[in-house]
Amino acid sequence: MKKPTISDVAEHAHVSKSTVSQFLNERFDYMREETRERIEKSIAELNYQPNVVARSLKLKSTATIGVIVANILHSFSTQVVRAIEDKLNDNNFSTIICNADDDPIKEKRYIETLLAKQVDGLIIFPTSGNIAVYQRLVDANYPIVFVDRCVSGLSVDTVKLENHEAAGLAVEHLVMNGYEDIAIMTTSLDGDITPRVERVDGYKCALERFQKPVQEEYIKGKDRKFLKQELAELFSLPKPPQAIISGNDLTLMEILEYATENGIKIGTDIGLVTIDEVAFAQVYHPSLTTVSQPTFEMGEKAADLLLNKFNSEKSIKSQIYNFTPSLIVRDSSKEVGVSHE
Amino acid sequence: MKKPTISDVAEHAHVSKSTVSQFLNERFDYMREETRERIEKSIAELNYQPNVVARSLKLKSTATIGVIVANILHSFSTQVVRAIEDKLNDNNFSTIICNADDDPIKEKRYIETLLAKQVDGLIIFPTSGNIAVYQRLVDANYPIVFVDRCVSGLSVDTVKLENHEAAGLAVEHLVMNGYEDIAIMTTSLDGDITPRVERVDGYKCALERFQKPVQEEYIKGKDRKFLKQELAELFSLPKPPQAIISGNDLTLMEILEYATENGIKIGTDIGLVTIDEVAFAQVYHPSLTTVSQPTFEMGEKAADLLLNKFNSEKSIKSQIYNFTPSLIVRDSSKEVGVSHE
DNA sequence: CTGAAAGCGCTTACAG
DNA sequence: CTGAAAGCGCTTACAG
Repeated sequence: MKKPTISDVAEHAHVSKSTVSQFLNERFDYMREETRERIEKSIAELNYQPNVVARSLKLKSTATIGVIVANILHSFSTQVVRAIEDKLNDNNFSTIICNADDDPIKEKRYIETLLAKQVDGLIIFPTSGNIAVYQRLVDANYPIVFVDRCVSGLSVDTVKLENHEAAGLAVEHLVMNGYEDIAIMTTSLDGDITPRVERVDGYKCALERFQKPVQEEYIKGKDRKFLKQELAELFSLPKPPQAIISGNDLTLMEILEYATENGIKIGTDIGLVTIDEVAFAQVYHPSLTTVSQPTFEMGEKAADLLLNKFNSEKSIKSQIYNFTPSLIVRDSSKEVGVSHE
Repeated sequence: MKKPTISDVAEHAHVSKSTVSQFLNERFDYMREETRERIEKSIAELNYQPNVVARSLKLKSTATIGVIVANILHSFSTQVVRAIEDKLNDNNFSTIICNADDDPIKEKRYIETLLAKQVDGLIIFPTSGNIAVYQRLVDANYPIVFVDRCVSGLSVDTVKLENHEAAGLAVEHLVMNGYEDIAIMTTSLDGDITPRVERVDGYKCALERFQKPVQEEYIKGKDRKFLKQELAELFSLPKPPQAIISGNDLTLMEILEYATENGIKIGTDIGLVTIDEVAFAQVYHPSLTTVSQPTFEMGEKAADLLLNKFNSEKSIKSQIYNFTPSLIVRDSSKEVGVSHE
């Protein structure tokens, strides 16, 4: 029960392989109606399916692209990946998914495997540990798009949030609602991860804009496992913050857990705005004010940028595409002094 | 700047392609130390990377497998996919991800594309609309594993939750805590989707086990967009339920939204147990009692089953692997009559 | 210990 | 309008 090949079809239809190939590629210009029908019938009878691997080898194009995320379990990544897969599938590309876990060694290995498999392009949520590898791809004019994070000094199209503004929106909203002392908490600031750095930066700028002092003890950026401890420090400060900005969905979970464990009432005892929309924001008590990212548009844009590189001959100058965050006001950041419920 | 091929390496090292190939495949048995070093050096100098597509064509194996989920946005799917990707990557396989959206036409197209791309195997969260396609794969002895859902009459290894028991655990727990009238709500029961059908079935059996009547008006299975209306019906029954079992994470969101909008207090006004662990279960007020699935073990098992098919010659008889759910007791299902907070 | 040759299943420029 | 031939970049059985 061997799979039929193009030769089998050719033999069965009494034509040459070339002619079958013409048929498969819909080049009917010079094909006699009768030949065409015969081939069509043979394909159906033999239940022939072309072998894309052979085709790829000849055409040097696999219609497959690789996506390397840090971890697909983050809802931001899940959503972006879903949007990418949709867009690529619409254009008859397949998507290979890889989780690099912010580990440059793992990321490098994935890149090499994907290149060896001749994927036509790469969409990467980059770690900052493989600049040399990225540079090689850029130099070779290999199609590549970054998402979520930039890598400085590298000319690569990048799709990301306007993080500066995201933090600014949160600060502005809290200030307008009467909060004075505002803290911010993100996951570790060590790796120089763009969104974290930019969000803290945007937080500082916004405070300055409102002529409020930037207090270093209000800025917390540590690995997830240390966040509870950081929160304890925050709340035992001589002057604890009146509000806190959560840098992403992971910090949010830590903050909510800490609050629950310590009987701190969100929205009442402390104001809260979190960056990244979460599924339960609306049904939480109190409902959570969030700054959301247009994840689907971002994924779609990343896929589009890559697809364009396949079509257009010349490489256009690379750009950073900053997407606009939007503030969704709910109850966790109600005006100070206003009674709740 | 063309990519170097095995011929370039051969020429550069003054050996034949065969010898380079031996080197690449680490068959050093008969290779002179000196030859080996020369090849090694040439590869490094030319920065040669083997072309896996060519290799795949010859070896008839791509080291790539396809995963077709309904929708990766469901956290169950995200987690299973993550586990699958990890396991496959450990075994040097790549994972192509596809979202079929419960659409048999889309699913069929994905299967065909993946087969044309010569993936070595398939892991599918099956719709029930492509039995003929599955049957063809089974007949051809093509490696395939189902996840989450079974397809009756088909001999395919399947990894799923013991749904019957999951619903049973929820019922038992509620009954033990004094709840009398227990409803269950899932998404649409039309498509004959295994987990939904089995959960409702398990619910019924458990009620009978406790000698409680099964009341059809307490069983709700509709498309997500109709759930609010179904909830309204439930709560306007002459005798509304005292507790509700949520069939999955989507129904949970609808229930929580409905409760919030209508001032119904979860855990106080109505007991709640939800199947599928959700990230915020612990920090919700009240915290949510859940029945959780061992998602990562399930994904790993699915990958393992597939990998085994590649290694073992003979096809072992196919099996259904039922995974055990676990009840995580929290506050949304506290004993009736016991005061809360 | 190494090389020449055939072949995996396609596509395409060219000839007729 | 169709076919023979070369080639994509590998692997492997076989010969020496």
